[in-house]
Amino acid sequence: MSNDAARDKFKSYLSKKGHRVTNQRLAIFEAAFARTEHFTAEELLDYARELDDSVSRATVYRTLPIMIESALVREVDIGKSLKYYLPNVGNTQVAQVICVDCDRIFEINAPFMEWYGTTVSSKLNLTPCSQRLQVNAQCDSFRKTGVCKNRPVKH
Amino acid sequence: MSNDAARDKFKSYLSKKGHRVTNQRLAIFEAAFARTEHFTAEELLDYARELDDSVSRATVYRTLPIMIESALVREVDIGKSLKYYLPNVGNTQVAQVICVDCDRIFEINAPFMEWYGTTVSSKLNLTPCSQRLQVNAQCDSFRKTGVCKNRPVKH
DNA sequence: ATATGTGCAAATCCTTTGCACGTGC
DNA sequence: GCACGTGCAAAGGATTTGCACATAT
Repeated sequence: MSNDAARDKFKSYLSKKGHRVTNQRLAIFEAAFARTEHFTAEELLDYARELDDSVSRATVYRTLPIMIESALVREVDIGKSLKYYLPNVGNTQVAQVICVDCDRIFEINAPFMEWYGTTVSSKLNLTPCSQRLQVNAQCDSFRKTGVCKNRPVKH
Repeated sequence: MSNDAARDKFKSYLSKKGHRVTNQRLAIFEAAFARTEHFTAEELLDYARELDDSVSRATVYRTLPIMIESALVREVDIGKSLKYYLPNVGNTQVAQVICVDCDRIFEINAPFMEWYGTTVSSKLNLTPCSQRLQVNAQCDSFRKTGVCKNRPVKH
């Protein structure tokens, strides 16, 4: 989905839900969709403020759920205190692989997941709505040297 | 593993790590191992206080990581603000199925998970250390009536 | 015109921490 | 005895919310 198409979808979704199309919401949307890596709410605030310095933290937190509901953004919880977000390019069959040293998140295709969720849920007479596979892993450099080359300077 | 064996393991682990065997730690251990369902830190505090009313919240939060390190307790993060815990009966090949309405957590066997983790990590040249499969699902009663029979009264 | 949205700062939630006192080894 | 553990209350970080003002429809 192109960014233009995504923006249209966002605007339609807002209207459909009786929400207004505000400059702040658009700036937050643009900021999110300019990203190719995972970002936090705080980072999104910074990015959005570069486009519109009137954007506040509160509005970022209020807009994120809307973008998630509309499936334009995906929330990725890796069990840390804060959550990560990513523009959703349509692929829900994904697993996250997280480097235990640098916290870098890799998204990879996991087409078997849907089948598995169904198998597992049917044992309990449940119907799956979503599923997530999270793999914590070490990269080679970390195994050999104890340091991950991707590790940020501060932590 | 019997509770007696687990208690012995806990005591040995404490000693081995140069930690002391205190009444509070033992009470927290007993409280955790009396449980068959998932519990939160706050619930564990309540349970432990029934055994030893000198137990404080701080000590619960300081003891949980020790029990997790020693693999006596498993931490289960389902993407809510708080974390859940469960006495570990030795099975690490488990997935969590969570009812989206009542937040009840079911643990089910997932013998394929290790293979998944390896498959997925090898694409990135990484070595998996741990993995987690989470399935969000609806129970039949929720699908039909919009209410899950397990749903707690307050939410 | 008015129902929604907004920024700000305070509040909330869960968890962690500093400190003076208590206690297992 | 003394290092380690403890309870308390205060601090912490991420997120949510109440309120008066602003603005999209």
